[in-house]
Amino acid sequence: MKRKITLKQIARELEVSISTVSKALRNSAEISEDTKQKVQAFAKLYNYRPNNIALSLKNRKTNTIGIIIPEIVHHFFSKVIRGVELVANKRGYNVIVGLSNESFSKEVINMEMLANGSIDGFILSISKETQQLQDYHHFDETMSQGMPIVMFDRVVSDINCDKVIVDDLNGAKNAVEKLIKNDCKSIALITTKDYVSVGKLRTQGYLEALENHKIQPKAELILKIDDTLDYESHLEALEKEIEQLFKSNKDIDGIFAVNELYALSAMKVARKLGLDIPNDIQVIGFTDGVLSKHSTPSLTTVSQHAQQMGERAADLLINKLENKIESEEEEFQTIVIETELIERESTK
Amino acid sequence: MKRKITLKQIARELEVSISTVSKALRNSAEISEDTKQKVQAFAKLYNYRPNNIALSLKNRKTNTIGIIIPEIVHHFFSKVIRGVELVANKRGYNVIVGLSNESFSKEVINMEMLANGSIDGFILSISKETQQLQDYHHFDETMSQGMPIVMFDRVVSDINCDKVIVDDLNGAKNAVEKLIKNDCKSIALITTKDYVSVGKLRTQGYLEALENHKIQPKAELILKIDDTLDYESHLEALEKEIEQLFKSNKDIDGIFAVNELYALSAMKVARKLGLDIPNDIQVIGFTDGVLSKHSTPSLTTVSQHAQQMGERAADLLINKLENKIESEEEEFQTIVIETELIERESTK
DNA sequence: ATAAGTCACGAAAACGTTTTCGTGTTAAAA
DNA sequence: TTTTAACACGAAAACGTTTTCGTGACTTAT
Repeated sequence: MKRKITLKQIARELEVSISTVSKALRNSAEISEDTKQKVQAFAKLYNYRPNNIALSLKNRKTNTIGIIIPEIVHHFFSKVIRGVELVANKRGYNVIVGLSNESFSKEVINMEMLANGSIDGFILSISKETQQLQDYHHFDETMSQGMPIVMFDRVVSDINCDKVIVDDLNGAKNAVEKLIKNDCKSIALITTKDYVSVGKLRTQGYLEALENHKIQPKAELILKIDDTLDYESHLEALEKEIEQLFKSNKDIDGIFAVNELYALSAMKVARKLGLDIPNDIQVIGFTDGVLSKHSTPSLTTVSQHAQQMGERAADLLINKLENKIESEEEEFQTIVIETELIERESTK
Repeated sequence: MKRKITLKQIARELEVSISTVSKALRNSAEISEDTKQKVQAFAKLYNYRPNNIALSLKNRKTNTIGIIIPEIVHHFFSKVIRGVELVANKRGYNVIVGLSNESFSKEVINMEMLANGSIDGFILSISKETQQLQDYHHFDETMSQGMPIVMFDRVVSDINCDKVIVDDLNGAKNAVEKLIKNDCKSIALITTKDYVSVGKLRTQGYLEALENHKIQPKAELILKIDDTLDYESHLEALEKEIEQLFKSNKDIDGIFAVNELYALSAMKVARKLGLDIPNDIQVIGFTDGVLSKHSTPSLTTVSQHAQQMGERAADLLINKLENKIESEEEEFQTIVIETELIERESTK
């Protein structure tokens, strides 16, 4: 088990100095052709590769970006990671992943671990708990130490940094307008409590769409789910709530849900109540998941272009990292990714 | 924008040596109480944290593990990552992710990038292309440089390293035996071409189950899909093949599919042909995905315990990393994760 | 009063690079 | 022949730590 070979070992073996080896390998004009050839041949033979850690220390640059997300077992987030990885790799960066698991303290700890030299910058989406607590000191501290942050999807407007967001409002609005165009007269909304920024915006989109068409929103058609608990574990509770919604409002003929699972649950309950989709009720969800595509009936959804979000976020971050030159008055961008309505079987 | 503070800066500020600062912070007995207090207070005030990169270089240990997977937008793999992350974090390690995208060259490049000092060891599942080419030189090279590898799920028996695998054979066998017990007389298998190691094992499990029950396997009931292309993109082709299978074998009353999508497609086609699930045909899949749970009817599957695989793999790797002491004759373990049959609506 | 021992700290090396600057040798120019 | 320039290389610093070893100033025992 031979360790990786270093400049020092090559130097010793060839009886030259470390500097000479280093220069020879980088094809410096200072070194004679003879020596270069000898060194390069030897290095190739022993498969020399510069040690990344040493380079990072010397250059004070790791060429690694950290991504902190609330959950990885989630189509949206894994697609974002794929996007980040894609452009990061293309531009010579590695990606290190931290999971907050929707917990504030884990988010903080993870960031502190990575901020101490391991990475050059962050791409992150904040946890639900952080959104609730509204404690953003860790972001401020990180940035004040000169480490750039790019937030995506779940962003916080109080923090000044680059952002990549989905056009949640218009996405929702278009979806609801589609339902209206499809002749739905009584459209229900299944959303989250307001502290989830995206839930709030999508709710707003729903309201604006109704307003644009002179439809009076009714409070009883809006179901706000407490999603502090994780979805999967209390599916039955969710379905109960939705069933209640249907039973109290027999005239519902359209549903807009702010995520995939709410939409699917709505379809399941509707079916159970003997309602036909899309003839009795039309349903639209908001997501990038697989469930929509493969459910029966397949679900019309607002696509968020998750991978593209990741790509844009990575480009934004790397650009910032590599343009540290000027930056008198730092200026931050917010990129808005347009959504796309993917029509499937759950709408007419 | 103040840079992160270093030992050197603290030393200068307090007019002591760097060594003194370092020792004071680590509570060395060599340093007087007075000095310790002064230093620690100052460090706390300026939020001093040791630089990870410098530590890595000094200790020749990064406390980071690299994970290389073929695809991240995939429930199985993302669950594995979650498992790895979980124990890695608990044991003080970070996780850096590389995606091979099922490509041999990307796998090689990614490994080379990380092997040059960025990480202490690998956890990986090899790409389909690598499985086909059977070129494993990059694994050999990595290991010969003293960097341990733990393979999971898609492993290669030629390589001597720690492994975490699913008991594919018995998982498949149990599933098929379940179908037999449920009175299926003509059970079809939808699997992959043989070079995919797990596909091969699951096929073998199918055959053994039949044999155990004195059922003669019929070649025409075995459908081998070429999955070099990515699933999602050629769904129709897949469904065509399955439809052909049904039409040529009208007596099929049970289906075992080696993954989720094959199973779902089978259900879809069956429904299209007017067959009822589970009354006319019972279906079992092999996976850890979400689709099974939320499909209609929900799908009975063989669960692989993906997260547990990740956890075990991480423990295996970290144990090896931290026990570098002895290891005269290196010995490698293979951990077999037992599967579990999760019964849902697609079987009686 | 001297030897021995304790205490509190600093110098320096090491991890593996890159780069700046100096220096000895040789060849060309004056 | 002397000065200058080009050439080819090496020494050393720097990135930020930790740790070994040395050392001067006291204190204690003889």
